[in-house]
Amino acid sequence: MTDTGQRLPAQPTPVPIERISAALRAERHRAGISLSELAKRAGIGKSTLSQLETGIGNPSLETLWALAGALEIAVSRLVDPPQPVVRVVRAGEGPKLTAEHAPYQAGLLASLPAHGRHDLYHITAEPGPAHDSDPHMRGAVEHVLLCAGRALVGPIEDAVELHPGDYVSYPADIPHTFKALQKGTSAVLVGEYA
Amino acid sequence: MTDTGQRLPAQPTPVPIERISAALRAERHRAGISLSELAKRAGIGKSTLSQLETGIGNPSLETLWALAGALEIAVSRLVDPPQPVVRVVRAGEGPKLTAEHAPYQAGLLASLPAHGRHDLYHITAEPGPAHDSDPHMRGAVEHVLLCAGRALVGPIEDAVELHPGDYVSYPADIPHTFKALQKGTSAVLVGEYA
DNA sequence: TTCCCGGGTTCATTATAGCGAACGTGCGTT
DNA sequence: AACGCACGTTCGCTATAATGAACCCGGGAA
Repeated sequence: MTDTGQRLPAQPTPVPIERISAALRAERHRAGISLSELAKRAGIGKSTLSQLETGIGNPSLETLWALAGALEIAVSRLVDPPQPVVRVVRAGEGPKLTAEHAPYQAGLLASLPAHGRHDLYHITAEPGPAHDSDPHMRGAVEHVLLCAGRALVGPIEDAVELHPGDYVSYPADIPHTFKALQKGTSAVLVGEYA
Repeated sequence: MTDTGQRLPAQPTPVPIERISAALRAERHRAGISLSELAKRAGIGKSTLSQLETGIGNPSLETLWALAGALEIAVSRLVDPPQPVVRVVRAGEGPKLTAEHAPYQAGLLASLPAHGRHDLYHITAEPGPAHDSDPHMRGAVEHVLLCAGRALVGPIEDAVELHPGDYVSYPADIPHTFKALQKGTSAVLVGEYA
């Protein structure tokens, strides 16, 4: 149980086309448009798209570019692997990098995918009504590391209680919450958006 | 429009090949290998690579995949756009998003570029010798938010003293340091690597 | 000087991605 | 029923991506 996200990809996927195929179908259905429609918007032949979605062929960069553009997503979303799920690393757990000559310890919590926006927030909250967020865009993931206090964080149905130093990541494209349980609660939030 | 808010810059680059061309050259030089060598490792003709690097052609997915693999980087590093100063936001400063019905406050510290790897670390350190880091790859930027304690953080020549809640970002492609000034110092570090 | 080797580019050939047209299928309409 | 139509697949044809070999260039070594 290392980190999420892909490490340097030696050869994790033998057949790149299969990813494209899956990603393409998924994204098209998400956009709610027909194969023909997408092909038209992207300015490519629908036969081409049909083959790509059935997993045969070897699309060119321009084709990928056109499709990503028409789907209004980044190209990397088509070629890079997906990731989500709620993951907790308790304070003190997880892989560590310890310095030799200094009392310094770094724990790798996550390796964020090389696409999409990443916003870095500092949260301060006090006990009281929870702060619920509506779903963000599809594929959004949030990472929270609690600095002080105590809080209930995560998908509403599946929130986790964090203590100082605890870390959680969860899909943010479903309703989620941040509820402080102690005075002076503060946290760092990294939002990873499509 | 499909999802809430999501705005993807249509196509800042009309010619995708140009990005590949630049990225390819840059990554190859970074790896310190010759064109012929890279072609051999990737299992593609060196003529192909030559043309791609000079900005002509329209590489297929398999070609890109092979090249990314040989360079030991993610494909998105080749297709997504490039870009990257010490900046401090003191605790309580900076833009705020306050919730209406909850004692919750989120301060946006940074909006990370949509490319490159982003690693999220939790740092714990004790007073003593500083933890100096050698330069990372060109364009690397690190963001640090201090959770507890006190620390001196940033480029060695230009480090900043942080108190709990303070934030700093700085180029990490030059020597930099993290020196705890109090017991129980902890921080969150987001590394942004080209 | 000459020779040789590794760097990169250019050339002619082949494999195939991408294309429009034609085709089968299912659903709604008259 | 017959028709229209939109979705998706299959079928030649053409453009071109990818290839190895041939080629040029500069730096050592002899």
